[in-house]
Amino acid sequence: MRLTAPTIKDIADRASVSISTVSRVLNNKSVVSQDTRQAVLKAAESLGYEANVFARGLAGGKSMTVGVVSREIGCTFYDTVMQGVIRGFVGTGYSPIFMEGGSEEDFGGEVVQKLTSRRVDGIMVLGGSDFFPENLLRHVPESLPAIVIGKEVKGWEKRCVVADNFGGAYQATELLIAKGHRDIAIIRGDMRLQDAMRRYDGYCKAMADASLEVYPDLIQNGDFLSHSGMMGIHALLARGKPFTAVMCGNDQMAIGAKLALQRRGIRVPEDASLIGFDDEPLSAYVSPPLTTLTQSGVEMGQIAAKGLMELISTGSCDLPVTPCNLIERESVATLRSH
Amino acid sequence: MRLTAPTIKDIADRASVSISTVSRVLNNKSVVSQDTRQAVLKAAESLGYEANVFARGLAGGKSMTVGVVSREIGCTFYDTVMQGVIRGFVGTGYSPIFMEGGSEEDFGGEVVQKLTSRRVDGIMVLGGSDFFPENLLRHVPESLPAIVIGKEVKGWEKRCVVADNFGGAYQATELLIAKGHRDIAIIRGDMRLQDAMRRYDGYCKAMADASLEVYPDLIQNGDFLSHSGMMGIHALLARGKPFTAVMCGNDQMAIGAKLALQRRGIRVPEDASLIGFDDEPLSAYVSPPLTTLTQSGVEMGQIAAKGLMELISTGSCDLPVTPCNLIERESVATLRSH
DNA sequence: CCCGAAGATGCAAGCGCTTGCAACCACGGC
DNA sequence: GCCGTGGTTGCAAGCGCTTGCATCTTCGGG
Repeated sequence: MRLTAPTIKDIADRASVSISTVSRVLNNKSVVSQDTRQAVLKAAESLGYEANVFARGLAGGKSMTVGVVSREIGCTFYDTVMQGVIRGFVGTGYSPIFMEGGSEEDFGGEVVQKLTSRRVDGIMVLGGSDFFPENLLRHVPESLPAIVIGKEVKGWEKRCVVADNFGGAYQATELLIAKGHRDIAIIRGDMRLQDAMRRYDGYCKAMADASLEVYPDLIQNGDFLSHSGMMGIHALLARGKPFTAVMCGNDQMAIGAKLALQRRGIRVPEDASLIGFDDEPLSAYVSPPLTTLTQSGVEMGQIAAKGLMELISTGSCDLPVTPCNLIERESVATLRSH
Repeated sequence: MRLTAPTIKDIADRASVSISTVSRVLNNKSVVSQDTRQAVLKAAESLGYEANVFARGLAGGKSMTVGVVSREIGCTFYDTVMQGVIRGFVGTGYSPIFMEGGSEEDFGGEVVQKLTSRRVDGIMVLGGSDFFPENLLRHVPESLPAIVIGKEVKGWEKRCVVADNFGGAYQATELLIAKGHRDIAIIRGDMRLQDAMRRYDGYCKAMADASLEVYPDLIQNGDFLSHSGMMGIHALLARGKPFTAVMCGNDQMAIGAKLALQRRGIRVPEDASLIGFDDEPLSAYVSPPLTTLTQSGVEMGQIAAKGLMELISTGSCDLPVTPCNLIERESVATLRSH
């Protein structure tokens, strides 16, 4: 192994051409005769040449890196999104660099600055809290392509990848209704997050379409964590308004809710049906296995990666809404008329 | 906002010094008089200067990026490690870039090449399968600092960060024994992974120390996924050898096991105690809440980040073994003598 | 047979920063 | 008053690559 990596100079020498020519064939820029091209390629190959990203970045202005910033690192769903993002960039020449989103006070300025100092070619923002993407986005220069995952941001239409939360929740509610449920409680996720809002909207719409009333007493707020699912059940029960099913903003809350119900001697699904959202790995193995909706984080991540590259190269892109699919397991039962 | 970011040239002009001097104060290299230093710093500040990583990398050879490669992206535990890694680099000037580990055939050569072409200053390998870290490590040049998380690799002592899997499993087994259990089954994780082996060893040692026999019929192999926990119970039951407790290689399998037990009408913990490993977010909310061991991925990630930076700058480092702590919840019961 | 056009290729100027070396300055000792 | 010394600072040569422009061929039409 040589001490220093081969450079285009080495290739140029080996192929007896100038470095400009080498650069041209390596970048497919301008026209180069077939013969020269082959010679250069062969020389590069035989030397095991790998372009120096820095030199390229310095000279050409493109860094072939994109910044991915998330505030929810450690959240199961966004972790799978990250996984998708990483996959989406494999083999493309682009490398993602990850950063944790700025604090609430900082408004993301620092993060963006860090990223721009690294001359990223694009930015991807994960997470849909009520202020995060917007605040951060405010700092990204007009010229820097950016995409957000997890929220539809006003003014960034076509540059957001989101799941069909509304449709998913609608389906879930519909299922419950079809099984005979009428008094369907809901433990909502953190309503500052768009996902939570959309899911709630889907629930309301499905109820309305079935001419069912949405009782305020059956609406409970949570924060997407298991604990709030547990507390949600206690709160719901305390109000005295009976229900036969509860929809939860996500699986974590559903599992918390399940524990609370079972602790109170309420059987799932015999006495109360339960439905979640996200299809976490463990959800299939709790007892009873949880009926839920998939939201493919991996897929969203990959879509976003492709989209960002398209945005970088062509200046525009259009992102599909990713569907949510119902997974029926055993936490929902048909309501027997009493 | 200016069209192009300020450079050290701008600072030099503003502070009326040469660019070399600016570079020196910015890098704390060599001696610069207090006055000049202040002037430069002030100028840099007022311009909102951010060093161009490429130019720096090109000229100085340091990229201030480290490569993090993992084969288990999407695995809950390693995701938390990644989170820790990201945190560990915040504010240090280093940025991690993530890559998915090579396939089995590739042996990691491609990944390492990609990383070296990006001139990373160091490499971090996550994951402890039986061949992955070694194969990949084989490709990293002597000169490139590297650290592995999740496995003690021979020849890389002091450069591995691992949890005390042995001790954790020992504690867990000890707990079971203290509660009166004698016939303790174990569903092991994928034995090609060191974690699984160490945990099994801890179990054996604890049994031996209590003069308890380890019955082959009570040993079952799994693969760390929930499904194998479920199947493990079926296999164990099929053998006919009675047991009153089962230790699982991780929480996922424990939860799969729980489902299988409950399906067979075996109550947890009344009829069989259960213990997991990892303390996943949902483990506290399944019913009954799972007794398990924490293994702080975040902490391990941060330790690794600090360690790698130390290795880069000083050429050596020593990494502590991170402890595993027992979390007692409700899946373990005291055995009543019958 | 000459000239212009088009096709190939080389030249050289950076991109922004680091760093070895030289230059410069002030100061104290001889 | 001269020179050595140590502390400061500037010069300029790259780091490896891209790219506008100049140069040089080669050809075909007039």
